[in-house]
Amino acid sequence: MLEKQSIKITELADFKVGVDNVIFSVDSEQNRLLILLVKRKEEPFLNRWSLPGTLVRQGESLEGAAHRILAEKITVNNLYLEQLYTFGGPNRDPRELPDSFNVRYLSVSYFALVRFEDAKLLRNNGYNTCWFQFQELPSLAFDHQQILDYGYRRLRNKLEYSPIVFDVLPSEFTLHDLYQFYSTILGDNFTDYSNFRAKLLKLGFLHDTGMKVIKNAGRPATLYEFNQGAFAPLKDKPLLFI
Amino acid sequence: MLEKQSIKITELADFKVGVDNVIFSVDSEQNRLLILLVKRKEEPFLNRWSLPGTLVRQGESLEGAAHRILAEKITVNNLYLEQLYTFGGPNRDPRELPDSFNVRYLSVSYFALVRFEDAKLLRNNGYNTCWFQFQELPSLAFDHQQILDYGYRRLRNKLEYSPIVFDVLPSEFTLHDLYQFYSTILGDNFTDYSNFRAKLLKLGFLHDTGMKVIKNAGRPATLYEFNQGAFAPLKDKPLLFI
DNA sequence: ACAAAAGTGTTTTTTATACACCCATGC
DNA sequence: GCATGGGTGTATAAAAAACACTTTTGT
Repeated sequence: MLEKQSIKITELADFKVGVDNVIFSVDSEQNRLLILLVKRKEEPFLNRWSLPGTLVRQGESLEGAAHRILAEKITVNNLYLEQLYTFGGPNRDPRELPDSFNVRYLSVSYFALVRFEDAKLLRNNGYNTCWFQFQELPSLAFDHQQILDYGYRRLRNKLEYSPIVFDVLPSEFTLHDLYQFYSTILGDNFTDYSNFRAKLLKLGFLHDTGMKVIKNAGRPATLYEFNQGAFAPLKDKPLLFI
Repeated sequence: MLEKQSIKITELADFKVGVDNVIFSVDSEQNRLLILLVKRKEEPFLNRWSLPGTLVRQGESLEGAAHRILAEKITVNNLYLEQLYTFGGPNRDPRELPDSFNVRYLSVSYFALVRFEDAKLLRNNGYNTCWFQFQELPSLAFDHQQILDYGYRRLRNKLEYSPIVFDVLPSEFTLHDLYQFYSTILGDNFTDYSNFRAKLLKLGFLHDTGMKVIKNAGRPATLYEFNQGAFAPLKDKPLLFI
């Protein structure tokens, strides 16, 4: 950012900055990993499904814009949000080409994980918004499939070495809830319940609330909660959850 | 990026996009981790040291801009370059405020690792450019310290699970060269040479060239080369180098 | 012969993986 | 008492960590 003087201002590109969100959620009832998509209502890619996105407004931060789209599409309460990657080659967006006074569109992508039970679709906003199962996605607009792939990789990694699950699970949960969450996202070829359990309990940040919960049949399950304090000292350790 | 119609264009922020590079290098002679900084020649932060940066020009990709700055400051031959993070809150850059017609400055940061022997400083470009030892950095302009911290974390992580060393080491190297490179960046509390050696050789992508190299004294060291082909199948495995 | 640099081997501890088994509840 | 879901333990294999030792060179 030093060449302000030495370069004629007209040689610099002018940008509009968009934010595109890869929004994941886990439906624990049905054991499905879900992605939120919206159907485009204009060209280009009219009627194609795309990641929820918006252009950044004056005075608005990037993360602010990311949060705004979320709040337009779903009720947001418990979530994890983090920046993914910035896609910004020239000509990645067809709108750049003819009529647009050389304005370029840059996309800063964000990745979100939201609690499914709290994330009700808001259908009154004029958009066709829908949860899609990760395994059954339609073809997406722009380079959104690429962004989504990137987001999925990040989701898996984060899950393995960060406690983001606890931002999205209810504050009390059983170890089976936790296990199911992980296996929904990571698929099979994942450690078995017994070893998962042993590992997590040994880490020492799950606090036994003493409460039990009962399903239709079977032995009552212990409810645990995430102990932020006990986790803090481990924060920067290269710790694996799975 | 959907609200183009429903929002008056004037409400959208206009951006100039800057690229700031965290450029690392390892001086193997002196066992030092180095960062490339440039001294600012204008306000704000006149005379403060800062990360090498530039504004993105028309028709130029982000990575293209990142590469351009590198090539302005040093001779670039062997390097690893990847995007770091995009910093873009309003008011992070003091230039946004008074005279600038509401133009915002967004910074897309890149992280580079370059081969020290090939990265000669170009002093004829009017900038005061200098390698600083990572442990002895001056106070930096803008939010560049934050970007640098972020870059260092990425460097350590990349080193542990990606073969980026081999982009920067000579094509033939001894295992001690490799070990020294790692310990310069990761510091002490790092595995000992014997275990490092055993682990890397077992991975099977280091090819013994049969050549030996001799220092002033001591037993001649075997020269190895990185075997891209043997590494390929391991690419997506969660493999640890250290 | 000995210092310096490179390379090898062994032991111990810790984690990972794969199972087999026991416990508490409702019907 | 048995099906269902929850929880515990053990045996084996593999990786990580610590450290002692040998080999090959120059002087």
